[in-house]
This record gives sequence, structure tokens and C-alpha cells, in this order.
Amino acid sequence: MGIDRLDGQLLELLAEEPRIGVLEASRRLGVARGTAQARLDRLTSGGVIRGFGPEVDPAALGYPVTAFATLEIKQGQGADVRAHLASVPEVLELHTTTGMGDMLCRLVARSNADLQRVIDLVVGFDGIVRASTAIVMENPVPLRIVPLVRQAARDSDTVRPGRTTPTTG
Amino acid sequence: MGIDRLDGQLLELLAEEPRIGVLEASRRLGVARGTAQARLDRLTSGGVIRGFGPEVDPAALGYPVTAFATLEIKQGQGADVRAHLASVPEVLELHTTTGMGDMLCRLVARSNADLQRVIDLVVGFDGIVRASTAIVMENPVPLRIVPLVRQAARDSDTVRPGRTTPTTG
DNA sequence: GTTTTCACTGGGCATTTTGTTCAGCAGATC
DNA sequence: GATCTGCTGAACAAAATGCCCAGTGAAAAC
Repeated sequence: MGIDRLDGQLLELLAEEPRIGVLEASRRLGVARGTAQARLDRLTSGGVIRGFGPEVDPAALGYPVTAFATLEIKQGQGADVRAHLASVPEVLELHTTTGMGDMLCRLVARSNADLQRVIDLVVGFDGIVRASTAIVMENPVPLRIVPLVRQAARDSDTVRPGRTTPTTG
Repeated sequence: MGIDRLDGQLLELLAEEPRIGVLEASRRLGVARGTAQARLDRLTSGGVIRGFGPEVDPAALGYPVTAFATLEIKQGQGADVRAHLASVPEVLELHTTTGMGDMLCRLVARSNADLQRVIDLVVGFDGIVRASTAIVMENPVPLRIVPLVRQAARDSDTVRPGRTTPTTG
């Protein structure tokens, strides 16, 4: 599964102005609507695009504090801990990792004081041995995908040059 | 900025089936289209909804390996390091944090071997003193927002009960 | 070298959705 | 009691979508 240049441009376009729709996207890319639609369908059914869910800002929801917690888990308690963390709304994300911790999770809270509550909630569970928390101060690079898409498209491009400007159609 | 129950339901609906559009959403929520539209506009302009960009799966792009790197930065080199990391496509996210590291970043790579290249690229920069990397094995809780939205809506509900089912209209 | 396959073009058409506006109504506020 | 605000239900033109088609050129298969 790779993406070519047109896929990349389409993704970029949608990432920057998601509301434009297929028709407008096809216009801007200079391709037929059917092409844009087919590409989009392929990207979606191929799993490259997971969906178009709204990106919600936790801060605007009243949760301006973000933190990352590294958790050390008691052997064999993994499943229980996962289930526990999944039940906490303030846990936005959970990964199991190699390295010095066993799990890494992203938390949000209403305030620094509230973060204490959340952390207690998270780590106050039997299977968790130890937790170390890093509070986020700044977010110089918010979650992004365009640069990677660009690179992926460029890489595929080297492998599969694609058609060279169909003269007519 | 808070959200009431209707806002919450709208967000949930859009999070689960983003393609439905305002009209269909209003139908499912049992409200007038104008209401759904107004709520959506308010959520968007109020910053609760950042956008509707496509969620791209890095794995499907050829980057199945995810890792988190904790970086220790030389005093006064923060800005340079930020700029450097921002220029690396494989850096999907970067935070400055309290705690034992100074920065935490999310990386992706084409393979474990490729991860070495990415890490070298990331940490091979003057301002970075030390880096420790945790490779993601599983992702039991993918980035999610619905549970938090639900809680936020419930909380606001307590504070502001909202209108109690307008009889007619 | 010839045939087949495939992606793209450009068009049409019915249906759906959007953008916008309007008057009327009810709860909350003053 | 008067005003403000948010919701309803409706209308309309404009736009987008879903779906169809034949034609074309490049690449792949034979």
C-alpha cells in the first residue's frame, strides 16, 4: 500500500481545507471528478484514511492540561490495567511500549489540581506498580500528518513514476 | 466554553459517522436543521472543533512503527531543537514537558531498522543531550475523544440544565 | 506485435444537501 | 409585562453527490 503524488496532493488538500468536498478538490487538482472520487474511495477503503471525524480540542472542552504518564505494570496484570484505563475518559490514548515503562498514556485534566485527581484515578489500581508523569507545557508541533504524507508520496513517486500527463481524455 | 447535552450528542454523532452531514445529524438528533447547523457553527467558531481533516494512518502510508522519544535539551537550545524536530516528517508531534525529560515527541518509521535512522536524525542535533526511546508495541486505546466529550456534556448539564423539551416550535 | 486491462476524461442526470432567509413560539431575563 | 435568545418548520436557489456511460491512451499480458 503506497500513495502516489496525486493521492498525496489530495490528502494535503483535504487536510488543509477539509470542507471543500470531492468536486472542489478535483477542480483544484485539475483532474476529473471521477478520478478524485476513485482516489478518495481507494484511500478510504485501503485504510490510509481512517475517517473524517471532528478534531475536538480538549482545552475548549474545559480540559486545558495535558500530561503523559509512564506506567510500570505488575506482570500479568496488563489486561486489567488496559481495561481500567480505557474506562477513564481523561485517558485519551494508551500505548504499551518497550523501554523503561510498560505503558504510556496521554491524560487531560481541568487544571493542575484536577490532574492530581486524574492521576490518582489512573494509578490507584492494583496492577500498577509505579507511574511517572510529565506535564505538557507547550506543544510546538501539534499532531500532524502532512509532512509524512508528502514524503510518502515522494517516495512512491520514485518507485512508480505514474502516467505522464495524459494528453487528452 | 462548555458544551451542553445536544452539543455532546452532535459531537458523538459526527465522531462516529463523520460523513452524515448536518441534515442527517439533525434528523437523528430530532432537532431542526437550523439548530444543528447553529450548534456546529458555534462549536467550530468557538474552537471546540478544530476541523474535519482526514485521519491518516501512518501504518497504511508505510510507517508501521511508532515510538515516543524523551529528549533532554541543552539549556537555551530549545528553539533550535524545536525547529529541527519540526523539519523532520517522521516527527508527528512534539511537546515540551516538565519532569525528567524536557521534550517528548512521537515518531514513526518504516521499520525497526528505519527507526534507528529516524532516531539518529532526531537526536543527531547539537542541542540534544540525551534521548530515551520507547517503541510502541500495542495501542489498546487509540486516540479518542468521545468519552471526554460525554463527560464534558454531562458536567455542563449539571451546571446548565438547558431547556426542557420545547413542547412545539 | 497485437490484444487486453486499467485508469482517467468529460459528460449527463436524478437525488440530496447546503446556504440562506423568514415568521412564529416559548423559556429566561430584566 | 416587555425583551432577548434559541429553537422550530418551512421555503428556495445553488451546489454537491451518487451513479451511469462511451471514448482514449498507456501499460501489461499474450
